[in-house]
Amino acid sequence: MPEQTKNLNILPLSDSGTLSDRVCNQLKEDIITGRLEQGAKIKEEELAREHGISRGPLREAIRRLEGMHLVQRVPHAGARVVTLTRKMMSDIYRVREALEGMSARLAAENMSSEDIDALWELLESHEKNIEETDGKVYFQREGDVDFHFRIAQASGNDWLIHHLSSELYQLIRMCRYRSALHPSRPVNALAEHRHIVEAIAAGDGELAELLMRRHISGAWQIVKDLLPRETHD
Amino acid sequence: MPEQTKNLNILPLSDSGTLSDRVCNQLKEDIITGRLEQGAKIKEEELAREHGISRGPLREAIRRLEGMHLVQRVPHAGARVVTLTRKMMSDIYRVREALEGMSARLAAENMSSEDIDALWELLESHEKNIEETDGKVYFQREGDVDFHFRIAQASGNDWLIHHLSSELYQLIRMCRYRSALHPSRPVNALAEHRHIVEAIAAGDGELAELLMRRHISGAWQIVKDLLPRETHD
DNA sequence: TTTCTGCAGATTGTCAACAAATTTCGGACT
DNA sequence: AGTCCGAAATTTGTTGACAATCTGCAGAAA
Repeated sequence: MPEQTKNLNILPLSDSGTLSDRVCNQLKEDIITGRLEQGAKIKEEELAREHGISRGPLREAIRRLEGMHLVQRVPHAGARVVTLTRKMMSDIYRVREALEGMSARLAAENMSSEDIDALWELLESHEKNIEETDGKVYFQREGDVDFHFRIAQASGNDWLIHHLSSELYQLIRMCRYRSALHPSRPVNALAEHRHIVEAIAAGDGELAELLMRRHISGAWQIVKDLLPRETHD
Repeated sequence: MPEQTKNLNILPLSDSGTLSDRVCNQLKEDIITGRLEQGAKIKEEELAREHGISRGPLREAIRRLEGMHLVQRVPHAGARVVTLTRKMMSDIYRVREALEGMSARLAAENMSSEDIDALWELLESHEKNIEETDGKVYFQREGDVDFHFRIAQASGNDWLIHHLSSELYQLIRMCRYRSALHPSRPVNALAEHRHIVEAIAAGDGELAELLMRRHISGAWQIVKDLLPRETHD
């Protein structure tokens, strides 16, 4: 039954499952939110003691974080938190443009009217959120991820869903926590979101794809100038 | 001292590196080639003894294979080799179509004439291979992966390269080892590859993308009918 | 001073034993 | 006969100790 109006599916079930799973989710959030900074060396023994577990489960957690591209590992030399370069984020946004364009097109073809209504509600809550918090756009940031996440889910393509939500979005969230957001961006984004939902509601996959690609392309144009300059590379 | 452990980060390094890395690669090939069959339960102790290692490194290897979608894991219940469903392969081919279309377009924009010459040579060797082996198209199969791999590399987009070569291609190889290939397919595929390279050589990204998408879409039309029927889903 | 060497410390990789959970299987009960 | 319950057996999760490898630094040689 359509009780699928569960809010964030990104929530990390923090007290069940194995120690490895728990710590993996904990570390993921620590990395994304910046509690562990970019390029920081990951010392197994120290982290294990900090989280009250042994090195075994911690190493397994690190192997999974490596698969999510949140840490980079070198044999016998240890793991470091990934450093987001401009080139990396550029590559990611290009791929995201292609995948989310596809996602929007499929959503327009598959989405039920109930799901579309839920999308409208989400956008309204975003609008309220923007008006209330004004400058404090933290919730809006996560809300943006939530919007894109729902459209990905509506595509019905499990592979697409996985790559967007489990890999791309994590790095994009990480990027956002490190770059100041342009004050007017949330308002523009909200308007673009509305147009995308209109296209989806009209069942116009082609237009939905076009608008989504333009939306993401525009987002990158904003984000890239806010990224800290790099000395080289 | 001859520092020979310096620059071998490109090689498959089957006897160096950590035990975990070695066994991970070994298991990856075992799964793809079918030596470990779909849905087979992975018993840690048994596999560890078989490979002459302890359970610790083996578990880390399994965590990485899980990230590659080659095994599926359930907490406290163990891991199984992934079972390729028709839905899963359909989803994968759709995503592949989008990503490789993008890949071909970027390749047309970036590829140097030397790289293009190398591509022509590859296609010639494929043609010889088809003529010589006739029915035995195994090499051509891997050669096909090689062709697509080179174009992905030519895109210059590291994220695209990684997702295609480290994730999608592995599952496609696995799928091919389990479905008989239509005898006339390699010849058609070769012709399509030629047209794609022509478009790339002409610097026509738009055409290259179109041809690549059509090539992959057509491949799926062939593959889907050769996949074993499923009782449900 | 600069560079190389080798020892000491720290860190990662591996192992075998122990604890917790699941699955299996036999027997009692309806 | 069929179903439910529970103990035994199997398998996974976790731990701490041990071995291999890398890093940093001090000291000697050029």
